[in-house]
Amino acid sequence: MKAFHEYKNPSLAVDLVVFGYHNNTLSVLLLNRKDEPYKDQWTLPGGFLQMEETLRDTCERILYTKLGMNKVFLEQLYTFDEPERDPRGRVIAVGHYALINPSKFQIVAGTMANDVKWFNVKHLPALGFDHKHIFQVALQRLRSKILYYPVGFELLDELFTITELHELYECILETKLDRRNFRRKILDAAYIINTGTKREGLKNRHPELYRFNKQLKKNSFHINTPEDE
Amino acid sequence: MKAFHEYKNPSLAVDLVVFGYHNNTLSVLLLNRKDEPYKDQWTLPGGFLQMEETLRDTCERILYTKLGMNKVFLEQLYTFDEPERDPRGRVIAVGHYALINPSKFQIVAGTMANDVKWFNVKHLPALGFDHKHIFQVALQRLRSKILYYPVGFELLDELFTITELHELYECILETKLDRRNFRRKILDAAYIINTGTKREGLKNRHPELYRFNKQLKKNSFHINTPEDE
DNA sequence: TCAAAAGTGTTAGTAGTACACCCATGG
DNA sequence: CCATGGGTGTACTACTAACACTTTTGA
Repeated sequence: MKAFHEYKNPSLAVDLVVFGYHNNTLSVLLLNRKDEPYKDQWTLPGGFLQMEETLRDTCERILYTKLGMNKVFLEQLYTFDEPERDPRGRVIAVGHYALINPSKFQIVAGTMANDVKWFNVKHLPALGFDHKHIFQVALQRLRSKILYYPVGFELLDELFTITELHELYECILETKLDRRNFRRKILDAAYIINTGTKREGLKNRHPELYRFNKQLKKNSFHINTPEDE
Repeated sequence: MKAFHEYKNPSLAVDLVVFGYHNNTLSVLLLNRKDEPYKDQWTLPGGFLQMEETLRDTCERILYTKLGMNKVFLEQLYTFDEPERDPRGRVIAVGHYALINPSKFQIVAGTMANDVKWFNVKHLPALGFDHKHIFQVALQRLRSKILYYPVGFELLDELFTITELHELYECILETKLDRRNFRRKILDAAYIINTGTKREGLKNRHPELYRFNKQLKKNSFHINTPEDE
């Protein structure tokens, strides 16, 4: 056996799938790279771990310095280790996904990228590295997670209507959900709390505003999709 | 920004939670360490990634050389990155879990460990590093996975009775499941195939032997536990 | 013939699905 | 008063949960 310090180590990076929801569209944030490899191509934001950081620290640093975001929902996804995934050498990437409310942040390209843009998840450009794959794993995770865990609030404003929540679910799951059954299930689960206020200034009936119930017990609900059958 | 090669990298290791099922007991394989750190203490098997290996390769190498096992069910779990998790320095561990049938392998201590032993998951000794935590994540994953994915076959012989499968579920989930409802659900899902043969030589009625249906469509079943309520 | 485990159906309750009408608002 | 989306209830269906007797075998 080799001594501890004799092992060569791959580089360790994080890659981030940052989801945002806006105008009834689920989007993902991509960077246009300024440098090789994959210069001028779109990729997920990412970066190398520094020795004193946790993986979460690295993600938060990237979110903050490259994108100007902080205090967002962030979860580890999977570790991607294909030996050829990065042409510069052996890089192992711990994929994460974040859920953010785009209206809260002004995204900035920083010095690292030509451009930073939101892309509709249904119409992504070609991605560098294995980022298409990482994105697909993230989208799948988000879809399964939203069925049993109240994760949608991260994507909405603090106050929202049931219709807005309903549209978010339909958008993420790419399926129709019965409006009345959705409402009943969400309310029965005590998943959201009626604030007693209404959204004003719309041309139709003013819908009631709700907020997330942070005291929610885990596992108290499950949304079914038509594909469950 | 630093050039690519200037980043210092943590060491990268895998840790393995190897589950086995025998005598109506779910067990986990532990090594008694011969060297510091945690000399003479029990830990999960693990090892460092070598540059030409994938993480799965590393796991398979460890399973084969330390434990004499090959071709086992293996799945990535989570990446553990607490800066202080290893007293030798910064080591990031990609946790995996494996499901094996202990009757298929003769475990060997190899030269690395004082001892290798199966421990009932209900009565584990103190573990070195953060291995207790890794173990708990693995057990939880196994418990949720078995509810919707036919993973139990990895732990049983190729031919098994419904009662044996039922006992396996009760053991893993630590709950009672109605025998008749369990049988119906498993059979309705076409989860297993009756071989037409029976287990002979028992003192009571000879139960029918089944085998796993490898053509099983995903998502065709879901086991409920009492705690779902 | 007894003890022990295997095999089998039915009923009641719960949860899910499908579906239509009235209400509030702004123009 | 009209068009638009918000709010509400009920009947049907499907699944789940609870439960007991008969069969096979070895001793």
